[in-house]
Amino acid sequence: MIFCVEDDSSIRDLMLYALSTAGFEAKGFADSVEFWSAIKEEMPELIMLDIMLPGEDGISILKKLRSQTATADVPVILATAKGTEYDKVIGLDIGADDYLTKPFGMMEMISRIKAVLRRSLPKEKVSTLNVGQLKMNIDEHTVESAGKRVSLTLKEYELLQKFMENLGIVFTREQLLQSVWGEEFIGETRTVDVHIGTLRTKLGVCGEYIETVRGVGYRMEVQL
Amino acid sequence: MIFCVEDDSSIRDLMLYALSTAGFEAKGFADSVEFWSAIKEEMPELIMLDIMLPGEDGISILKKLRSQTATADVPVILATAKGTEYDKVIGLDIGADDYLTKPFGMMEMISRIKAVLRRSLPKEKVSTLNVGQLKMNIDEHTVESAGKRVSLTLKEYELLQKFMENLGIVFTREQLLQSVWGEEFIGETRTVDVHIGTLRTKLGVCGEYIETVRGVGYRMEVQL
DNA sequence: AATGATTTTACATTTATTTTACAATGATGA
DNA sequence: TCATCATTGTAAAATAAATGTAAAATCATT
Repeated sequence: MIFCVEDDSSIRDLMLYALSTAGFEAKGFADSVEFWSAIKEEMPELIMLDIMLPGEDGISILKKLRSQTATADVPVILATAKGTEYDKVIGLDIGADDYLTKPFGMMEMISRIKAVLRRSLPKEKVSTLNVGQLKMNIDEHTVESAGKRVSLTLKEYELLQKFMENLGIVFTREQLLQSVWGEEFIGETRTVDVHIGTLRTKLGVCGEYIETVRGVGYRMEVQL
Repeated sequence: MIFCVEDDSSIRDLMLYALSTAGFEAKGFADSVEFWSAIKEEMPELIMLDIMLPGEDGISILKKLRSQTATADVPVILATAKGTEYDKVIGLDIGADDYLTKPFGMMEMISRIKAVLRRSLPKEKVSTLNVGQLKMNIDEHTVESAGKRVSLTLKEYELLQKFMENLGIVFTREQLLQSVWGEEFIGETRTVDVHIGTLRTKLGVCGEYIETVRGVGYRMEVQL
């Protein structure tokens, strides 16, 4: 996801269009207010930031981004109509990853974005599982369903992890009890069914990935 | 050490002068032959590469650099008189770290070099951590929560630092004991919980950043 | 010994998990 | 097709487990 902060709506739309054509997801914002409220919801992979903005300007936004550990490493490309060298110096010294002078071509923008992403990619070594719209981050112990954070209990989480790591494989209730709960689980219970139920509910649309295999058990499958 | 490959001797001298003024060591080369023989002797920290050169051109040099493991990671900034967008696209896609269009100012060049070096250098230890309303100054060993100084004991401080340096990551009690208390901690204790408790109290509103992940451990999360 | 930090203990509180009971669904065969 | 039976879904109750925390005990430093 790429965020474009640009007050001129025609330029913004052009950027968003070019980005989507290049296969990126992108969202546009006209000012810092919109931007800050959006970044609370979702952390972008890269930010295209116009320096000249109504209200808080791009330099100020960039400084704030860099001072917070949560956003300190998000790549930022600055854009401005003013082509003075001084602006460039300021921008780059402040911690921008690149700089574009308006008017710039969309091809060049895409290339620079790709270049910046390529540079910052290596540090992305988080252990994460992706299945369709489902995303599980092991380090953070978090789960996202269709872009929205879902809060799961331990058993639900472990059950889901088992399924995501073994896509398409059917597990009997006994196997699930054994691998998630541990060897010594005794007696015949409906425990698994109940947890599958709550999981499906909590995952919303992604809940449908968990299929019931009548007479056998459960399986996770993506229907494209 | 910075290498400048540029056939125009007046520009080259200007660059070398500017670099030395900025505190960099730099060497200049007029063509690829000089350059290749020099790089056998010494690996530069960064290469300023003109695209238009007599003999082998900059694009070709860059491709070779990137194909050799020894030089694949050396940062390269391309420079060219031709300001066409196509050139930029080629250059950045080929793996240049940045791009300068002639004529460029020396200030800007220095800034870009610094920016590229900053990116390629291993992360420097920061002296201050910022997470939402929380501020930790490592040098001063002080913590501010919502603008107010908070006095923490050693364990509380170390615990907090661990969380602030690893935003979003869940740590088990065992991991925390190990990293904050040291390897040889034995037995089952509630020590961590108690310290988390006092931390939360002392941090006030920022205490809410520390989340309990039931059945697993604790995590720090920003709700900006 | 006094002080403050740290750990342990014990219990209250909160939350997760399991069980239960019954409803809903799907398969089977007359 | 329809009755029958096995299987699964799920709300709610019962139980179990994890966490919060005050206070006491221990430890370290001066």
